[in-house]
Amino acid sequence: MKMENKKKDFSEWYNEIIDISQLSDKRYPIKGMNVWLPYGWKAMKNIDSVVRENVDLKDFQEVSFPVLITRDMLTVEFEHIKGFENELYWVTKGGKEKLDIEMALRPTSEAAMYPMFSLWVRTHADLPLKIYQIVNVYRYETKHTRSFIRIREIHFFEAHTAHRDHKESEEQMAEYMEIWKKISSALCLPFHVDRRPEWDKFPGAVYSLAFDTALPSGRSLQIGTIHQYDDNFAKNYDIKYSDESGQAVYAYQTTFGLSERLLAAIIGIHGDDTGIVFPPDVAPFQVVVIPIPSDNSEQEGFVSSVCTVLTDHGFRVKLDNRDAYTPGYKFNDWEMRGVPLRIEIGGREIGERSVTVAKRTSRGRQKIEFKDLVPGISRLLQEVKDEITARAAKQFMELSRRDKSLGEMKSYEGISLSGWCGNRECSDTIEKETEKVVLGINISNTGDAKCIICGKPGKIASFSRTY
RNA sequence: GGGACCGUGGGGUAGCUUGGUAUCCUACCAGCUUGGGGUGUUGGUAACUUGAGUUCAAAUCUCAACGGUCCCA
Repeated sequence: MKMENKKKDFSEWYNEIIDISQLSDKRYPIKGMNVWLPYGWKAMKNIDSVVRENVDLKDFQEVSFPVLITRDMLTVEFEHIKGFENELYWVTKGGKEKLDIEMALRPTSEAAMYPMFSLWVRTHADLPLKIYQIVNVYRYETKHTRSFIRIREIHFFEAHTAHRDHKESEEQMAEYMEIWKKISSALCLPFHVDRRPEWDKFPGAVYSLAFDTALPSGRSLQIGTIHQYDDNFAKNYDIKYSDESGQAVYAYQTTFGLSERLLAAIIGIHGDDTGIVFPPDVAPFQVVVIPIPSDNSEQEGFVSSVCTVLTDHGFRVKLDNRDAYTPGYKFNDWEMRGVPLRIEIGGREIGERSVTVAKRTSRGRQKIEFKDLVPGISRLLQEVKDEITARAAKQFMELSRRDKSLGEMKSYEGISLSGWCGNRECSDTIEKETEKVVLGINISNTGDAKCIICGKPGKIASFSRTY
């Protein structure tokens, strides 16, 4: 299967690569709910591991809350609830009995967690409270769905914190940025930080910062968000603690959210005309070993010792000893599925006690002596990581530029960085003229700039078509 | 929220206008062959989204539901 013209028809390329590389099966008969196949699930679990490692290092504790939220928990008169009411799935019956108290599938877990926070937080010594969970959340999407990008059952990472005051919750926001830099660097993903406009921030938040990247189509993809709640939720869910002087004070809160959009970004950004390219840190298999058939009786033993040495040193290794396929077929198959390194072992290698290695990122092969196997493979994985990071950064540069007029914005398929005063009328005009929506003030490109519509003083903001 | 197009073996498709035996590629199964960049070959399994309507007869025409793709707000 040829992966031609990735950029030209990104949408088609994206759907096809997910199908043939067996990441996900979208034939499940419910719109927006797909089956995670073994290969895709391995990738997602590896992404989750990267996320876990990085939040665990900052003393977050993993928890798991129930999926159902009662109507009572949701009838709090609060903008947060209104923000989600149109996309809730409801459980209204138990067996044949109609339920007295209907329950919703969580669209996010504030309404599930914060009544418990109210019980858990008693005194200042209980703070900060830092927890997270990786669970499925449900949103009844009416727009057309797209694998890993817009779905109805979302694989969701959500961190929730509670602090003493605004200063501490701001420090938490800074810590999120630190964590996110580590995660995005492991995934080799470039991004802008955009401060969402008032009307597009997370319902209930004081402000929302989003991590926006760009897919080859030129449309932006939000791949992570952090939110400052201050005491908005605490007031509605009664989360109070006694401070040092015995006063009851509302807690200040923040959240951090990620999803399988991270996988979507990896596929879209690192992929090429040959297929997927997985960052070594999250690749389901980092190395695939392909034996080249030979009559040498020592082959099986040598292949197996190569695999054992690598596996024992923590590499994720796949031995492809399928008999029915030729080596050439396997080369193409694993390149399409994005394995960073391929090892070939045939008669020549057995004689030399070496292996032939090919990187997914370049043509050509090199030899590694068996005794140098572990440092050699480590080095090459690092090279692949560096190369896709650089390539992604370069692409991202090409997919965002400084635009100083509507005409420039209109003619450019990518993220326009343009002056904006912050008023909705001006961004609405831009949207009408260019089909690009405002993602928010661009925190990654600070600086003053006059609004390209009204000419008033403003900041550089990001505008793009979005997923 | 509004609109357009589409639904045929596991995947991709021809057939539909003009109603009558469903085409090809790929994948899959069995064998032989082959193997350092998608081997070749022989045989085989396998499909008209669902429901209602029109008709002697529906993949084909009509309506609806469900699903998919795209465009516009």
